[in-house]
Amino acid sequence: MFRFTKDMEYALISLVELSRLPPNQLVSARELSERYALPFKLLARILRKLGAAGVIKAFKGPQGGYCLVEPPDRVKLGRIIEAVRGDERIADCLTKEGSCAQDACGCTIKPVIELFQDKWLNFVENTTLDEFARSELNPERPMEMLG
Amino acid sequence: MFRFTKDMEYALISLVELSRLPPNQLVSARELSERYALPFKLLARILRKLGAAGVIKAFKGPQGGYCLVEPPDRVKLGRIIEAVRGDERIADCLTKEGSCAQDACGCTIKPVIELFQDKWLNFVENTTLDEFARSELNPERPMEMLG
DNA sequence: GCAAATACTACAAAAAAGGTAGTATTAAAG
DNA sequence: CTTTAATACTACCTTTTTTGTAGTATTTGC
Repeated sequence: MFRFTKDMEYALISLVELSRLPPNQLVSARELSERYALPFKLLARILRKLGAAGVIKAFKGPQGGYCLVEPPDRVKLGRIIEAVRGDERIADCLTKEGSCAQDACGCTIKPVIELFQDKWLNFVENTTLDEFARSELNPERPMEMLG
Repeated sequence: MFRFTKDMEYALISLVELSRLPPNQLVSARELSERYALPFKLLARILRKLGAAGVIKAFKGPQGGYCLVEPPDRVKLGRIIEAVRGDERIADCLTKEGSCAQDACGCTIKPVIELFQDKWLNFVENTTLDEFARSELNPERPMEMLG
């Protein structure tokens, strides 16, 4: 029902790392994957999604990598979810805005679902990346061990 | 990430129906399944779980069926979720109370997950069945059409 | 030109969700 | 006491979602 998925976990780990980056510095997918023991290809795909959504900026080539586009307090949780998971709805019958798609909605418990939807939207729209960035992460390998 | 599952939908439909039942009346799984076009066997399994958890009471035999044990305002959403889905956690590393199981928790973003867990617990512990019971349901077949 | 990075696509394995079938048990009603 | 309508329980199957892997293309700094 409410499960913290791996792709969101990997996205948040990455974004928290990027949040702490000094200005004009980058982190590569390889670094992130090694520091936190995350599957490289999968991580790369997630970062690509965040890039396509304009949450992070990507630079190719040697010395390339990723950085945030906006400061962490401007990045809403909802945008991260939408980037990583698509415009996820808590139920199929809902539009993106949170109301039932048809007039005579097929879903039996429309009002119940809308109550959930309200609470959920309120949460994701009022939580920003900086709230997560305050947390201490728990890297698999400390900085010093990497290249 | 946050998906309204069928089993929770079916459970809530059933519980809202039971909430509206006059005292000393019962509703059977068959009636619910026909009125809302829900798969009978699946619904029956869900009702059994709610029964085992003490949320509803079951009566066997002809004229049997189900009724609530407590008034709707005493039934927390969290209890329904636990009954239907098991003691669901938003992440595997969490205990039921919401803290990481090990001292040196394996999960990389423990504090991030704990922030989610707090918000989620606050929601499910402060939402009760009567909030849902106020909603109009949308039966597939009106009362009159049933035997 | 080489090496290091991201971009993209296709596929596969594992886990979760959703659903079906069949049998056992209970109890009201005739 | 038999029938019948209800719940209790178990096993299995199908579909969808999630998670992960492989391989190739493209870009870019040196």
